[in-house]
Amino acid sequence: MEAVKWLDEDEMRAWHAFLAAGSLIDRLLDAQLKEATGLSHPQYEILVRLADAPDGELRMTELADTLLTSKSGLTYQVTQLEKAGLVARRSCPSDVRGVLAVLTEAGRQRLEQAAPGHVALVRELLIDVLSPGQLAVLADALGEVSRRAAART
Amino acid sequence: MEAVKWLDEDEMRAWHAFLAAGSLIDRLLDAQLKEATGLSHPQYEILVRLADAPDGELRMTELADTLLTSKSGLTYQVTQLEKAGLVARRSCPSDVRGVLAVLTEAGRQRLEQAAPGHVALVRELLIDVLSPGQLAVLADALGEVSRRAAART
DNA sequence: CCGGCATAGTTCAAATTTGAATTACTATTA
DNA sequence: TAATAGTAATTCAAATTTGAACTATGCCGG
Repeated sequence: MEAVKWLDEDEMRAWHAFLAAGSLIDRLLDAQLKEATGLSHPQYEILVRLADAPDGELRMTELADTLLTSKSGLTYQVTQLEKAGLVARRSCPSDVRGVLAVLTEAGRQRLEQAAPGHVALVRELLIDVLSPGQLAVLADALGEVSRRAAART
Repeated sequence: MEAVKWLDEDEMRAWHAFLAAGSLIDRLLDAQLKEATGLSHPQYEILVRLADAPDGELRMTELADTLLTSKSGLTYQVTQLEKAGLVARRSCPSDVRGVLAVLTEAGRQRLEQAAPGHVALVRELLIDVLSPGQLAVLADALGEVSRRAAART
């Protein structure tokens, strides 16, 4: 029987705020994106990664790593985006097993159309709510947190 | 046509860290809970709210408000918990339409069994990674963020 | 070159989540 | 008090997510 170190009041406040902020924001962003562009938040994130990548293409596995979804979840979403004509698949030259997801021109346009409203809401919900100092602490602190969490995956 | 205020590098870092930390931690907590106790994270949260409430019972709507799930999602999860014998439903005395979810003795025991491992992981992933100062800033900052986000719901 | 093992991506069934009805009741107002 | 609007919870079908096979390749030591 080990002694459990429960959370004190401040720790509990931080933990609850973290949890609540995470899901509330995610939910609102998803709703805004769907409403304005028909994309879900996961789909939007896929398009962003592809747009940032050289030639607008990435291996499925690379995508799955940076996104926080399972491999099968990614397969599903990429298929949806493919049906919508926003992404195409092509086989990887260096590895026959590999598949590259490529951003199409329509995909790039949809992303450009979606980005302003999305960014505006991110500002409104998170960035502009915080002082520059808070923002810096948050970036450092949560950067370290996510590095460690990612290491356990 | 409005000028879009894009995110600068620091803002982007904060935003990405926030997103990544949120989903990584949620995923790890869910895995730990399932592995150790068979509860999902949403289910665990339901038990916690009930345990904190007077008489271990809450209206469905009250539960749905503090949790970050839809009403139908809550109905589903409470049904699962009911099947497992951890929660019971009883009708609300003051409003015939209402339903009270009540924590059973088995539910309380399961929660007590689950809590230490859960809290330990929350510490390991978040609380103990941060300095007290960072923790305080995080609580303040994200507290305000979630208050505002909740106001938009 | 071969066997054994790791990897890439998909498929499949099952679990979950969602939002839009639906049902049944409460509250308000004229 | 009858009509109307609002609320509580559930049900339903559809979309998504998950993890566990599964298929097909790559890679490495002997």
